Amino acid sequence: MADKLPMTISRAARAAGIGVETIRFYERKGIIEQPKRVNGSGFRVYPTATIEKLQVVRRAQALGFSLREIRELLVLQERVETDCAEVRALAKTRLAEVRDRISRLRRVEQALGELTRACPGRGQLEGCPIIRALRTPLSRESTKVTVRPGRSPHPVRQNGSSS
Amino acid sequence: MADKLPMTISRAARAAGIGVETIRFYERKGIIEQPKRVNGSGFRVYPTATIEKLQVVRRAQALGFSLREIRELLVLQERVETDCAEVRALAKTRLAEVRDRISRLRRVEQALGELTRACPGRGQLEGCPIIRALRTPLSRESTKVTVRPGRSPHPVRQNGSSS
DNA sequence: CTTGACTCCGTACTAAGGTACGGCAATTAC
DNA sequence: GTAATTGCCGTACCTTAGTACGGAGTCAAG
Repeated sequence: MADKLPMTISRAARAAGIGVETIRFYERKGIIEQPKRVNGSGFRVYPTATIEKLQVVRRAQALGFSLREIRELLVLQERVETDCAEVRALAKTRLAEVRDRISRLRRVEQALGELTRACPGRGQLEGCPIIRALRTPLSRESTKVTVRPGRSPHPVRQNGSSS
Repeated sequence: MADKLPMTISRAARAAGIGVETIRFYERKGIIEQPKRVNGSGFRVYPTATIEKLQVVRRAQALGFSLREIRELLVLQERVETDCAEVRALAKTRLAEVRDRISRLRRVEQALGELTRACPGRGQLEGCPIIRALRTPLSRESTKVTVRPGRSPHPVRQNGSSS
């Protein structure tokens, strides 16, 4: 009978869909605990619980949690007396940060979109709105790039900046 | 009359709104050229053109460009024979990446939002949809999290979004 | 002339999340 | 029984965009 092969580090890695080195890294970071070393050889042998944790790490990463947060999450998730509220608080914080990043990216998208739309795609640089934007001081509205409403199909040189 | 003070590194830094060390860093990275060393002392003295480049760096960063891209942009921006198309191509690439990041973040926001909404905010972990999601294998739909049918007031949307 | 601000240089360090290497021991496969 | 795989460990390296440090030289003002 094939004696159930030990859950060594490479099998654990395959089971969790990550790399061997990554598991060692997580151990160093305290994300997962050091497993027992069996076989008298010092080889790590992982219990099912740790494999499950590794999978939780992956899923939590997909939700945007950092390893630091995931470490907390894993602690909460193990403790029986943990209240749902603690977990929810972490998720809400994460959600707020995700939303913040989205809105900042949207502002960038907006500016970049306007500029590329305004750019004729050929011709001299002086007429390029993108280059013009880069040469023009930012207004206090951070990334707001004034493409000037009265858009003209022709190069508008109001900015006679020469280098 | 005050003989125009030399544009030393700290004045350049102030003019561009960045740090002295950052300018040295940009020089090492080839973002800006090494200025002439005047005064017989080895002190850097910057021409106006370099100061303007530093400002371009800041504006381009606000549009999400990486330093690598900015280096290209600065080269293009200096060359007289550069066609608008080259600049536009860079901007479009950047825009595409920004949009990609936004849509991935939106998927995360969606999943996280559903989970926090479904979470009662108190009570045992076993009932917490967030914890349940973390313990449940991801479907091939990446972060789509099944909010367990049966207890929800409304039917679970099996699928709803993009990508 | 002294003080204080500024500048020089190379190198090291930060954050996050890993990845890679080298040399040697243990185990597994054939 | 030998070869190939896997395991161990510490450390170094990767990316990006800087920031910090220490000791020495230089410059401008009072």
